Amino acid sequence: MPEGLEAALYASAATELVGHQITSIEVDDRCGDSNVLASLVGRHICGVKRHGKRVALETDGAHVELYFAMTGRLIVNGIAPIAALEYGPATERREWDRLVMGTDRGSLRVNDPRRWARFTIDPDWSNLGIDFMSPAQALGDALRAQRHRRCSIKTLLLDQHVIAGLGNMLVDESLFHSGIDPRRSCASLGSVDLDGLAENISVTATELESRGGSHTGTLSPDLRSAMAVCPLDGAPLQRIKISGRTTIFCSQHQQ
DNA sequence: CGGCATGTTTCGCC
DNA sequence: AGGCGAAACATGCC
Repeated sequence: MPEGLEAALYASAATELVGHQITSIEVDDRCGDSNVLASLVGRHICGVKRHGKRVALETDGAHVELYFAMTGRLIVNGIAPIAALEYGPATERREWDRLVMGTDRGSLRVNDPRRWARFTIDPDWSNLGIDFMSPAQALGDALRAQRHRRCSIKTLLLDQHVIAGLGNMLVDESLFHSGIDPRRSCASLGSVDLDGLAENISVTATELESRGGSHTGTLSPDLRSAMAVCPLDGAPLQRIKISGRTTIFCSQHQQ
């Protein structure tokens, strides 16, 4: 998905439908139970909530989670808050619509070529960690509480049970600005390091949000795909896999 | 054609 | 028991 920043944009766009009555729902059977979702017809959308990468429409009946996986996009009243996802297809086909919801005064659809989107009634978010847009101090608390973990710091940051909403690009970007090697073990980082990292996550999230999304960082998709040099110090950028995810970092200033 | 992609869940192995 | 990495999921693009 869309990382947390993109989910925030989706949630913001969806608020346009608050107060509207749902009149129809069509869903790809692999992405959601059409019989269950049909129970939403006639309900009024009374709010939108987001936690991490998860977005849900609140109604006067059930709540529906819209989960976008890697390539899901939300289109509200024909307008997409994100025109085209990085690493997603350049074009859009209606056959990729996995959910189409009509209301009395507008519509919403989720378009996902890869078909990993999921639509769930009354989702349980209780296992998610604190939201990535929480105050830096709270993020620091969450990280420091996990110092016993044996995994790398990057793996920890990607764990949605610890901090919800951080994705691969935002994690790389935050570690880049923190000067921390993504391979370092959690235990090797002290409280000061973790609080500094938390602060960098906050600043980076705010900065990338204002610039338009997770792909607008210093480690842009172009830099990620090319074997480039570090824009800060000119040292070669490293490209490795951590927990199965492509990881870009500077061989010099990230230690 | 092979490999890779802003992600989560499941499986098997310590 | 619990945590970790790899595989699975499904599809488009370079």
